[in-house]
Amino acid sequence: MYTINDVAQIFSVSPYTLRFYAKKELFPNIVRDKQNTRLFSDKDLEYVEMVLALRHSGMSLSSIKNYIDLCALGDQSITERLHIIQNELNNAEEKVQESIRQRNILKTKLSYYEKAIKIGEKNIIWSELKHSNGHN
Amino acid sequence: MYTINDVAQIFSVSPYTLRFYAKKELFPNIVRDKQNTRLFSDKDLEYVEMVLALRHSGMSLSSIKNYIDLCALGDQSITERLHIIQNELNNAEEKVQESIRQRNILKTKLSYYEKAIKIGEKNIIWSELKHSNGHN
DNA sequence: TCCTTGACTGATAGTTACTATCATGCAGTA
DNA sequence: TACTGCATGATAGTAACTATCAGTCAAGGA
Repeated sequence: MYTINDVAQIFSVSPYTLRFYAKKELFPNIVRDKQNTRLFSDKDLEYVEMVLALRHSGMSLSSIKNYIDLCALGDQSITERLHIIQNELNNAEEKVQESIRQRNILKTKLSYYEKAIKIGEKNIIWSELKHSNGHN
Repeated sequence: MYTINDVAQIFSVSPYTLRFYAKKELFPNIVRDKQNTRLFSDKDLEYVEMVLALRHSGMSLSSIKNYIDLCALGDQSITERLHIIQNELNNAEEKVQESIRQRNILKTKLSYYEKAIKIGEKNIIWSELKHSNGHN
């Protein structure tokens, strides 16, 4: 059995976050000892693991809550869960593409700065923009 | 001269966001008419463009504010601005890698669901996890 | 036995970056 | 004059944390 601080250490998250998640009922059926301290079993750790993995993948807490509730229904909810993951995968794919675009904006901007500094060009604030904001 | 709603349309942002940015002084020297309405010049549009591009690249508003203030100092701040952009580029690069990892977590998870549904496996909630959370 | 220390608790407030609603004000038109 | 439309600042709400707070309880030392 693990306390919330043990769990926080195991998964490298803050205990605040775990309590926040617990309040949102993202970990079902966590037992308490007589001092009211949460005690996580190994099974509970697997739930924590799953929630963190999904959160890490960019899913919102309310979607995760929905997903967790579906898990509790067992096998009958498998296809629905599949659709949720499929949808999240699409979002994640878009995020990858978006992050690449964003990185490229900065890359272009940086190369303009480097060029400007090398040749000692003046007033590059605007000219550098023209080629790095994606609107022109 | 453009109103805040014109600008919102031009750059496909909400006017709320632009007012929010204006309050944070991300657009310097916006003039007002006698009705107190903000009037954006073409030069102001370039500032808006720059702020949105930087925001789009993942920079925080306070960093952008800092950057904008440096712009006002002119050429003497070029190397400092270069360092800021360099730093943001590093962050962006990390974000790309992170988003790819996140997408792969979901990809793996999805393939387990698909396999499970095809062969009619039961209780895959945990087994699928073992291979998709990155902790094992 | 008393007292301090340390771990956990819920409640609450603060953070970032928006997003939305509100009453107000002014300018132009019927 | 009344109405419509667009702008305003103030304010409140949102997500997902992050941090602080007082309070509780048990274990250990003087």
